[in-house]
Amino acid sequence: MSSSTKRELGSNEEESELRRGPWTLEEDSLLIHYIACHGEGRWNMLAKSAELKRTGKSCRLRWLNYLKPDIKRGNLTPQEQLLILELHSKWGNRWSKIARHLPGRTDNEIKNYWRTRVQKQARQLNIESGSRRFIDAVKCFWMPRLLQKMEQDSSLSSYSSMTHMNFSNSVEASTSSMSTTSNIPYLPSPTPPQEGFIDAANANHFSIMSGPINPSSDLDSFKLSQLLEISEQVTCPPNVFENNVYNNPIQDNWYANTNNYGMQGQNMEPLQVMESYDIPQFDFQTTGSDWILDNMGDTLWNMDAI
DNA sequence: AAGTGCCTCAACCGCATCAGC
DNA sequence: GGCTGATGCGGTTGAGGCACT
Repeated sequence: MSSSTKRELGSNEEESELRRGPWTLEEDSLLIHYIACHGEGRWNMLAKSAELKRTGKSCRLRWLNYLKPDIKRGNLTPQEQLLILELHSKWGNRWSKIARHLPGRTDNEIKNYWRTRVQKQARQLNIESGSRRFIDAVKCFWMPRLLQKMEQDSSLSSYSSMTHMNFSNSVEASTSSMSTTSNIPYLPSPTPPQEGFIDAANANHFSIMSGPINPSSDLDSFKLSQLLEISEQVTCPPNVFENNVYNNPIQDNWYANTNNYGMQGQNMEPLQVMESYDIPQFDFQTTGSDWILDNMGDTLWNMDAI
């Protein structure tokens, strides 16, 4: 045991009194009440003063991850998921740093999301999460589909016309500088594409948030235009969209296997052929988007399932 | 209904850093 | 400079819930 751990635990006598495991309602209310009266910080002292048989660290964690009033509960929105993907591609496993850009979300929550959802997808694709190939897949497939879902949601809900106009404008602005003509696969859409709908061009051309979102803003009404306009660009490598996969029999094999990629933990054989490639040669032009629509539309990249 | 396996997420652990003495 | 306490961070664990058989 490290010296710091010994310090944290204190004497055996104290250690034996310490509670572990799930917090009870009584403990929660004690902590809430104490912080309401005295404020947060000085966690070890707080734990003693509030007569909580918990370590200061445990109190701090409980407060920051669960009890704090501005904690948002519930599933991550597509906007939040997109932000996480973008920020993680930028910063890696800097969970607390990423969390600072998602008001009301905790580093623990984001870390859990990444491990249980994103890394699971990587495993199912037989891609090492964090690898170049995985990052490319995230940027070129996952993000576009999140953007698409965001737009679908916004068009289905009573999104303000002003917000939608901003989004349309930003799409025009962002697409004007693009050269690719690839077709990003659409999710099966209940409604036909409309003006400003995510298209191939802007799916292939992302922006990354460069600064924190205004904490006072509500991410649920987060403007899509902000996401598309701000900061540095992430552009998919040309070969991701432009190579003709059908020239390659090994890739044929890989695509033939994509039917195995279920969204929810379906078992699948490891795809040995993929290991010979640094980056999957995704193709949208020559084969259309049929394969990805067939294989991912209702499975892997269906954000509803995420 | 019971058993089993999988998934999620709250909580814990170990370590690093910083400030005060 | 070394010690100690407080805090923060990222990785890991395991209880509980859920789906499936």
